[in-house]
Amino acid sequence: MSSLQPVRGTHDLMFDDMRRHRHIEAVALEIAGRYGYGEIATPVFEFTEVFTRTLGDTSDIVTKEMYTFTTKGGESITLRPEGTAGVARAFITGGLAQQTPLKFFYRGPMFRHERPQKGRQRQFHQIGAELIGVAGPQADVEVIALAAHILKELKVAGTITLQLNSLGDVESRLAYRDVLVKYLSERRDQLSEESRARLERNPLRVLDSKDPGDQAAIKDAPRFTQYLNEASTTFFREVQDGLTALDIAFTLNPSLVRGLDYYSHTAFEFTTDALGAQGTVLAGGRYDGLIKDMGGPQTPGIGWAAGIERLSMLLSDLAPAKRPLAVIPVGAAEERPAELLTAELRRAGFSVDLGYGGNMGKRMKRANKVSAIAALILGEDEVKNGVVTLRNLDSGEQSSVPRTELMAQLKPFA
RNA sequence: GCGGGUGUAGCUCAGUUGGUUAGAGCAUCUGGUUGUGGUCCAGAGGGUCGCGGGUUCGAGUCCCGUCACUCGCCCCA
Repeated sequence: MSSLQPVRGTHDLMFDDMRRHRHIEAVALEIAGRYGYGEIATPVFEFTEVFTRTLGDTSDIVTKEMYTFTTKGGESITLRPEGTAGVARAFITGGLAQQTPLKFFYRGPMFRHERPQKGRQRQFHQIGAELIGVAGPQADVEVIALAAHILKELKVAGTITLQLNSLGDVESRLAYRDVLVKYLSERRDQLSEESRARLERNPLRVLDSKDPGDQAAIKDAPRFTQYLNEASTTFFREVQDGLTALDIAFTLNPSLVRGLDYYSHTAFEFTTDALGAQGTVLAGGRYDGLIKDMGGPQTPGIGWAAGIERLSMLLSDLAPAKRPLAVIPVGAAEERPAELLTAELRRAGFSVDLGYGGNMGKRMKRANKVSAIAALILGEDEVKNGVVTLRNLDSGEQSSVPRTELMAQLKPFA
């Protein structure tokens, strides 16, 4: 392996890839703005504790996927594997508890040491939204509506469905946890090794397993919905009613258990059938305990994150970039006048390509290659007569335009 | 972390039961056209066959290892 290869699971983004990323970010940011979100950028690395305390000691991300290193000063630092922990930390650091509700939108790279696949990289990019300080279900509805709105505006391909579940409040979850552990323990020998480990540490995750043995064991397990207390049930009902009122379709999925430990109540996931195994395009949920767990004041929150690379794969082709004008000097004597004309046109707002040498034929070829919409040819005669030859590169029509009329004549190409 | 597939020119790929100088299309460059591109014609350059080792008189082809990509498991965005 050459050391000039990019690190496994990382990619260079250029030109068209970047345009797609920017488009997704721009659309998301604009829509989020309509919902009152302001942008936040937290550092790409934090003290390791920020993640271990919030994501939970049992989550896969913490136990096997973090890029953690020790600095020269002996501090343990981790490249952020997700965005919520950093935003919550910033919320506490900034003493923002007095200013709730607050709405944060973020975008940027995340890092997870996973085995790369289609739609799964070690450095990838997310957009995300967090609404902090609203305990009621209308927050859940609005946050999900924002997500749905962005996906709709991006016109992503394939069938996207919204899966919805409730993880209940702490009381409900503890009650259910006891019942579930008891049930699963009785069928311990049917469970996969992975699930047996989870039984001790995070039993709800067993419900998420696709292992056939686990599936069979889970089949008649007590349903969480039966153990939701009244408050949790009402909350979940109101979320569903709110979504229905907004005409946002969803599917209830009792086995939807988020991988991160900080979630409670609403959990949701927008999935597609168009990306193979990596079907989750946007996911999130409510995290009422997170900020307090981190050492801040008790503050409810809800949010989501979406993978830009995955969205990008679902995006149809972007509108082509703005086509430039090509300025073409015929001989050495016209180089300087061509540079001046180019500068003038750029100041006037045009995108202009000025070739870098070669005879006229070569420069015309280059104009074609950069898909220029028109060529402005400047030769000895043109300079002498104060005109430029304007050639429409699509139609081949060509005319001599006095410099004084040039800007007006170029209007159709702007 | 586990299992399967793939790796030949810048790109997409072909390469017979192992056998001489490894091919095509596209792209690039040059010329036809020293003030006119996109079409066309002619020609040229470009490959340690992912990397390392092994078997063999001989390896792109077979074997082992390794790296990367890819599909699935897992996990998730």
